[in-house]
Amino acid sequence: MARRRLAVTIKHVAADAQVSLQTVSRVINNEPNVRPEMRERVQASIDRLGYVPSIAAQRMSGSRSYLILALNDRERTIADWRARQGTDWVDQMLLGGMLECAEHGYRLIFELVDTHEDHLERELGAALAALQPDGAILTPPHSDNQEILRILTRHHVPYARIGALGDEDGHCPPGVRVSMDDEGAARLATRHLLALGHRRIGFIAGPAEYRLAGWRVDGWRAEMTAAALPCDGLLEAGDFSYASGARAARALLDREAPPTAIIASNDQMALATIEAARDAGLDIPRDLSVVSFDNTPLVRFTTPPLTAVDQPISETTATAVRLLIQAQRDGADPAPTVVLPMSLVERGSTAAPRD
Amino acid sequence: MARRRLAVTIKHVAADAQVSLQTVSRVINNEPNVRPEMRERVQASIDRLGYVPSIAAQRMSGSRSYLILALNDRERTIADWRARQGTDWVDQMLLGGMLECAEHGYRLIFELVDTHEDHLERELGAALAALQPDGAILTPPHSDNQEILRILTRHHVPYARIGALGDEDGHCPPGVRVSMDDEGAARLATRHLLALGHRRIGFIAGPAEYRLAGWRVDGWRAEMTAAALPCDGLLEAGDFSYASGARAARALLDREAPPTAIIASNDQMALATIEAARDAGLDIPRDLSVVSFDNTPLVRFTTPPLTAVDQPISETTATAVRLLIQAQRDGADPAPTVVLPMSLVERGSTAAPRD
DNA sequence: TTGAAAGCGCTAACAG
DNA sequence: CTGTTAGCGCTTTCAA
Repeated sequence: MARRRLAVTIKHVAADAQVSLQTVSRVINNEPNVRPEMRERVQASIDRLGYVPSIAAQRMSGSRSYLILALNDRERTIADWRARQGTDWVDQMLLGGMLECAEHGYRLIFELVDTHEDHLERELGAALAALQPDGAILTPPHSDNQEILRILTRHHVPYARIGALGDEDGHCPPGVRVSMDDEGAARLATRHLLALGHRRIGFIAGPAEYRLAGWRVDGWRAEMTAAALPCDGLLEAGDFSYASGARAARALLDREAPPTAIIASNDQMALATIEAARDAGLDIPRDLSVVSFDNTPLVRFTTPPLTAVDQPISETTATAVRLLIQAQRDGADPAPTVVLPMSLVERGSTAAPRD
Repeated sequence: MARRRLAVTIKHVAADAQVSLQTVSRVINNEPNVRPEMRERVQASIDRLGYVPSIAAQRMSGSRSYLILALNDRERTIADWRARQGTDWVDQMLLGGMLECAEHGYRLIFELVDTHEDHLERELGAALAALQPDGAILTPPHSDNQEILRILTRHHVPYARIGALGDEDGHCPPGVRVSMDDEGAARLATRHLLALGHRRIGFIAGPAEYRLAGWRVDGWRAEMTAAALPCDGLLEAGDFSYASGARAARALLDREAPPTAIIASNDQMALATIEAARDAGLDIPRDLSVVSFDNTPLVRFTTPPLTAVDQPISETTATAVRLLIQAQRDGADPAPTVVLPMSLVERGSTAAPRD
């Protein structure tokens, strides 16, 4: 392979500016102890020659790799991709994470992690050793996976966890935590339905594996309790799949006093709820209001369009990236916690109850 | 930053296996001239120590970077993400490209390129200099952007172009070309409608900037001509946006002899066509059949669901990656051309014409 | 404030 | 077949 004869290296810049390599390095990295005139002269050479430092070389000499790893659940991500159901989680992650990275001269590398295999240590370890990223972003359910945290810790890779709050086991440093306000969002959705006049509001929870699933239940329960309404017989759990949503919805609708509104913890389960209601001869929203907890693209195309909680996924990822980079650069607090608000998008699937 | 005391390097392996660095290197890279027993001994040490070569170091010493860049149009990609209309192009690209990369020990890095700015040279050049990728994948409309090709060529980065066929200007090496059979797909869609009994089949083309737009028109025209049907007044062009699709659809429907079926070159324009037809009091598919040229998730949720051409995006990207890696590894033909077949998914938006 | 020297982990080129 | 040497481009010592 003909190696780039044209590659501009730090040497060329040094020669051009008539300074030492070290001075050029200092300018590149914005370090102090360079006279302004020197800095200018070097910068001029850099610009003229179109010099860009090689990340590999920077990493080699013990500096940063300017790489951030985004770790997602392998099975779920691939399943979502294959299913083509419009889940745009990855897109939104990239939108937020990648653009924020670019802003700081970093790159985001997507990596799928399989926790079911016993290769976890080997696979993730290999990725870390090969790439030597400056940080990692964990999405649920990996955010709470202690083994992943341990491996990252062992490799000295700082991490930001999305959707993880508190309750660490103390063996790993806490790291950056960025969460969407799941409980608040559930309250928002519940209040919206209460305001419409609903009193029996059912809730279809997500799997316990996802801690945010519990927070959402908490929010719903809190608002119901605050309104002096009982929650008994109004809670069912699914696993985020359509089938589980259908099961849960049927269970709720078969009750003696069925709910007049149902909050589902994600889109697939909300769609299943709509279908189940139709099968039961119910009209939406006349006989049953439905709120979803995702706001993926397709909810605007269903009939009726779904009222849904909107998750600020891109902002969340962007925040995670920013905090990770800041912590590394400025030695800022390496373990801040940020909670981002969610909003409710009202569409046609919610209305006042009939009775 | 506490440098990884635990980092296992080639030295440790060499010491452990009692061989030279070079021998370890040979084993890592599967090079010949190593006795089986040596190879085994070294491999044992590698496994025991959990050694993984540092990509940065490999790149530094003139070997590969194991990085492949996926170049997408910045403006369009971000717009799609923000619009959240369920375009899953990026997901499908990742699904195919990333998994294929992983298969070979490579990583895919997503990069957005802005051709509108005059920074093109600087921005893309910087990415190439910083990352020194082993290859790049170009998606439309960049696949035909001669300046991008020139920059890649200058940096000695081999590329694979998706949706680009022939007609190079000869200044750049041809590179890998992987296309979906756009013309064939247009023929497929046209034949489907002809078989249903349609004779006036309208076509809404994409912007000329995308060469595939022209191929699709060619396929439609070829089948119409083969069926001895005129194309006059049945062709309109849009720019892939909803608004442009609405305009084109209205123009077609306002004709003296309006088409009984319309093929739109993408989903947004197909949705706009449906809307325009509704506004004109037409029922779909009774009064007008509609075929889309994307098969994004949302077409299954419209009423009626859209008959659509399915693009094998993930296979295309996977193929591009595979060819790129093969060419580099085996010194295989660096400029193969592959055309992947597309299929038609029949749904509720097409039926026999009324008249 | 600047520069010189050493070395990061790996591979290419050359010996043996 | 195996080992030695040099060097990739950059940053970290440390010295001036």
